[in-house]
Amino acid sequence: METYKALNAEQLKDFEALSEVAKKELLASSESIIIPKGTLLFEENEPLTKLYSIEKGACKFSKVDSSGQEHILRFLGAGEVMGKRAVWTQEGAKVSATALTETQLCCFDKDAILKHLEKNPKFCRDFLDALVEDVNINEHIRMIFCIHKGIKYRLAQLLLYLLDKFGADEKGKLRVRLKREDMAPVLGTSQEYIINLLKSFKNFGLIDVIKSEIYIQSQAGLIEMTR
Amino acid sequence: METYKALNAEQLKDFEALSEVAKKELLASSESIIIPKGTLLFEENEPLTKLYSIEKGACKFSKVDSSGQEHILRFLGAGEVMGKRAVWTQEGAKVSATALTETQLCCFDKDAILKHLEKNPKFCRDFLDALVEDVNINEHIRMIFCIHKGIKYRLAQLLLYLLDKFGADEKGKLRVRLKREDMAPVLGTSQEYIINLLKSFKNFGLIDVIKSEIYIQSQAGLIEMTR
DNA sequence: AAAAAAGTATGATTTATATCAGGTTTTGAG
DNA sequence: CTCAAAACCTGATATAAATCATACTTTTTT
Repeated sequence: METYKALNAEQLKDFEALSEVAKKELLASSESIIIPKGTLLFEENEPLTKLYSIEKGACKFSKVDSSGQEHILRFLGAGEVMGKRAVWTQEGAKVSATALTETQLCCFDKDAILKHLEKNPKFCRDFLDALVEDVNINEHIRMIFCIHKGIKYRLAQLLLYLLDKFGADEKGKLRVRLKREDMAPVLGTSQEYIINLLKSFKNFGLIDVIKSEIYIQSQAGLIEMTR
Repeated sequence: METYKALNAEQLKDFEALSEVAKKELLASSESIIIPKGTLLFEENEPLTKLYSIEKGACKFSKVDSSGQEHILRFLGAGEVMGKRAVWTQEGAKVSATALTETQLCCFDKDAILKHLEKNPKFCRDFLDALVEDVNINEHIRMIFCIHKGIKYRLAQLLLYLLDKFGADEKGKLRVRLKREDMAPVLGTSQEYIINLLKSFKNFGLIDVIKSEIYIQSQAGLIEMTR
């Protein structure tokens, strides 16, 4: 694991209102690391000693149910902070966090964060704001990957969500590449069915699939599918 | 709307760590109301001037998507507080709240709450705790009403959830009665299919249905269905 | 460069769920 | 108590999605 000092405070999107002084102080005690694609950053029930802010890359939050099925709860990108609940409650993490791509993280020491929370009401306010936002995001995700609509609809939502959140290159190729196996549990279906649907999306000219990379051809068409 | 003074501080389950003094002070400025079954307490985007704690009864949080479909996000019972986010952010509510049964609420003035949050770090801590819990609950609900398993499984989960959360009388009759029309959007299916499944549950001896009221006959059997 | 492994693709079959067009029971207002 | 409205139920048919067996492609390892 390569480590080096974080360079700026811009990454703390989740803590926007934090005073400059506090930001500098927190960052002074932080370190930046790069983890490769697929790394399990922390696991459900694991006690955390760090709070992680994503500087570059993409991660997912997931849980495994009693029957071993993986539930993907949300995706996270630059500026989003992982580990807030575990740091606040000092209990084990409630979710597992995994890197979807090579990811650069800024790591803050739990105790430094807790100290700041105690003596800095402004920081505490930011923390509350971030948690409110987490509730909002959870609800939003539930709406777009909802159980009311068919899987075609949810797949269109997923593609639009990935495009919006992580972007695409000039040819429309999604920046975050998910294995079909990783897309399936987001939508609550099987690999095979997703592949069948991707093919039909391709036939309709909505996307293109080249070497299993997905290229968005018609954002408008995908949006149309979500109505 | 009948109104009278709230009698005790026990109902503030969401704010357990609140000091006795603070509790008394808050309660002094509160009023208790009773709203009939079906009342829309507040609606998505509506600015709130109150924070509501459920003293008795049951409510639901829901959202309506662009196609008019209702998404039920969670159910709430005694001790749970509604309106936290709207009070904190001073923005419109993100969800609609509706009474499922006749419900007794303790209403706190938004400004009194905000004042307390500012000058009382302990209360602020409770508020944060309650929001952390909201994130946990959202995740839990997503797991049990998940898109991975069939509707039989989700219906069993719903019945167990209602039994656990709101209880049943000595004959096993669920205390909270949901219309089939209200159960459908929780599970992401149609009334008719729910009715068909309830019938098959009845045939298996898991439940009984008398005058459309549901009686839990075999909790163990229902649990078995969720595996 | 070849072999192995991991990931992707196909399409037929089976099962779960949605939908529809009715009919029956329950509830609540007058 | 009566009647209309609302809620509930039925079962057949149509559709969506799961599953399975198999084969191909790409990536990784040696």
